[in-house]
Order: sequence, then C-alpha cells, then structure tokens
Amino acid sequence: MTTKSPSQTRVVVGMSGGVDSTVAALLLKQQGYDVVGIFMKNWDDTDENGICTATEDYEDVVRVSNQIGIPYYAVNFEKQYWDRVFTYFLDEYKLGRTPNPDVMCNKEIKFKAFLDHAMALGADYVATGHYARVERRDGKAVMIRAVDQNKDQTYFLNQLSQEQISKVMFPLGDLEKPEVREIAREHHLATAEKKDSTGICFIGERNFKQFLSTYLPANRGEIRTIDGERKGYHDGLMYYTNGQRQGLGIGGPGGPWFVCGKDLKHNILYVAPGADHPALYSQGLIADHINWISGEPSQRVFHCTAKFRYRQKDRPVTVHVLDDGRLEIVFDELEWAVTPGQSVVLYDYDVCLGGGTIATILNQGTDTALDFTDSASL
RNA sequence: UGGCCCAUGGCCAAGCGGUAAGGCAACGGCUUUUGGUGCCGUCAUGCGCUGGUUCGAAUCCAGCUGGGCCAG
Repeated sequence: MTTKSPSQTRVVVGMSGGVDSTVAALLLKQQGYDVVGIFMKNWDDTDENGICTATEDYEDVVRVSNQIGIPYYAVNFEKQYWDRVFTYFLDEYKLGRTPNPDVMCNKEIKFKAFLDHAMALGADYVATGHYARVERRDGKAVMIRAVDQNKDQTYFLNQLSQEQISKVMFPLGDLEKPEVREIAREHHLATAEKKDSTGICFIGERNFKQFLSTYLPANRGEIRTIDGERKGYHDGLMYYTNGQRQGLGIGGPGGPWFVCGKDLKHNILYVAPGADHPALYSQGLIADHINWISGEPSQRVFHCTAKFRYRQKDRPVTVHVLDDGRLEIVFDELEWAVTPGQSVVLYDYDVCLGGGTIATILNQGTDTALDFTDSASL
C-alpha cells in the first residue's frame, strides 16, 4: 500500500511506561521512522494513599522519550474505556461469567480509540509493545504468534479486524523478552529494569474481591456439591470462576475443592472434590462474537488448535461454523475448567485465525443431572 | 445410673515414654497484560483440665470436664 520511506512514515507508539513499549519505540526510531510517543490514561487509579501509578508511568514515558529523542504526549480515554470496556466487564460479571477486559480493551481502545486518534494526527501506523507479528500474505494482513512463545500475546488480540492490524506494527514480535530487556540496558533506558506490569490493563493489580465489590452488589449464598450437599457459603457468585480453588473456605478431610459451576438463578456455587473430578471437564463449547482476523475460513468444519485461556498450551479441536456465525468447538480430548466469558482463540500453526467469547460449555461433567451452562447464561 | 471407648492448631489426622508428621483451609510471596490454575513459604513452647509416676510424658496412672456407644 504505502511506498513511503521510513523517514516519511509516521508511526505513533502507544507508550505505557514499561520496558516493552519503550524498546518498541527505540527500535522504530533506529529504523528511521518518524516516531511519536503517546501515553494513554484510561483509568483514574489514585489509590487510598493518593498514589497514582499512571503519573509515575507517564514520568517514565517522558524520561525514555527524551532518551530516545522522540516527541511525546498524553491522551485521555477514560470515558471511552469506561463505556466500552468497563461497562462490558461489569455486565459480564452480572451474568455470572468471567470476562477478559483486556481483549475488549485491545479491540475498543488501543486499536480503535487510540488508533483513530493517531490516524487523525497523520500517522501511517500505530505500534505497541505487544508480542505478536503481522505479515502480509496473499494481499491480506495475518496475525502470527510471537517468536517468543512464552510471551506471545495474540490471545489478547484475537478480536482485531483486518483493517485494524493492517495499520499496526509490533516491533517486538521477532524478539525474545530477554533480548528486549538487554536492548533496554544497552541503551541505558530508564525502564530497563522496571518490573512487568500485571493485572487488568490500565487498572493494574488489585485485591480482586475488594475491587469488584465497589462496583457490584454481592449476594451471599450456598456452596454445594453437584450431589446437592451443602459445603459452605460463598460471598457472591461473581467472586468465583470455574477451576478456582482459593477462597472457598472448605476445610476438613480430603483434598482441595474446585469451582465447577454456578447456578445464577438460585445463587448457588457448585464445587467438586479433587482436580481430576469429571465435573470439571468438558467436551466442547459454543462461542459467539466471532472475529476472523483474515477472513472466514473456506471450510465449515475444520481441525485446528485453540486456547481457552491465556498461558495455556494449544489444544487440538474441531471447529464447526454454525449457520448463525457462532462456532461449536469440539475438543479432541476433555478439557479442564473451560469458562464462559473467556476468549477461545483459534490457531493454524503459527497463524492466529481469530476467536470469540465462550458462551456455553458442552457436556460438562458428563452424565451429570445439572446443566450449569443454561443457568449461567440466562 | 453401671460398663466400654474417645478427647492433638479453624477443620481432618499421624503419634503409643525421648522432646508435636501430613492434608484441607487461611495468610504471604513467585509466575502472569483478564479472572483462575500452578509453584514456594508461614501457620500448636504445646496435645480437654488438674495432679501424679519418670532423668524425660501428647504418649503411663488418678480424678474432673466434655462427647460417643452398649446396658436401662
């Protein structure tokens, strides 16, 4: 598409104040691009002690931008973040599901609100410090897993469209994380030794229960086994998710207990004894909100691999494209604690095909009378 | 009321004279751009109470208190 030389190509880099985006900006600058750094503030996170990490992060952006020699400034998308990401986040919890706000954040903020803003500034591309790759194949942009398989973040980018990724650059896609840190050290960048951030993007690490409780009312209820035996009480269904072990408070004889389902209508949390209990396994799922990054597949039924949660090895599956566009995904082998609300992301070897949201779990706890999925997706 | 058994950290539970295993829960940390999982660490100066025997007791003895079972 563009035949501009690097010096005529403006790339706006989303700078978070961490090592990754810092090195991304540095590499682009070294390659001769017209680089502009922009810091996004999307959450007012001034905590109880009056400390705002966003302020500290911006100060780091200022430092490294000066070191690299690029112009920089900040934008504020708090309103957009609240309307398009956080509202969805809360709504999902109200439905008894476990959302992935960062997937939505990438789709609606980093690669929409931010990208649009950059384009309005005359940018040719937007870049971030994500570990992922974009290549052009047969006239289409395709998203490829990062070279660093351990850091690959394509899972979080599964909702990006063809238009979005065709305007994106991921300078770190070919690098291993240790190399990125090393580059930062060699250039004495202020963020070289900064710890990687975790927690929800822009919100950060929180006491999850406490955080949620400030936005949603909690209703205590019973914890039961799938046989109906009461094992204790929960503090509110939204605080628990499939496969969860901590926070149940079920002591006594035997091993640990794991969450295996929710009955939203009756406000009951279901648990199963032992990680290998059948109630924790499922044979397939139905996914909606499907996005195909590089176009729909030519086959209605095909075999590929999938991830049901971040940091999980790929699993072989058979995908059935339903008439309404949703997907029925059947696992080659039983899968553990697949969770409604999370993303399911499909891969053809290293190519990220796209993904969707897990709506229903199929055949969970085979031959169990309870159908958790119905009650959880009212 | 007589006979027999049992009382170990929040919950289970080893120990049977030599100076308190383990599991669950809880708490802390690590891992991690969601949530969860996983991994590591912490967690009874004391074994229902009071005395006694002994160099030394959770472990033996006596009484008391509290549970359980059988006999009424």
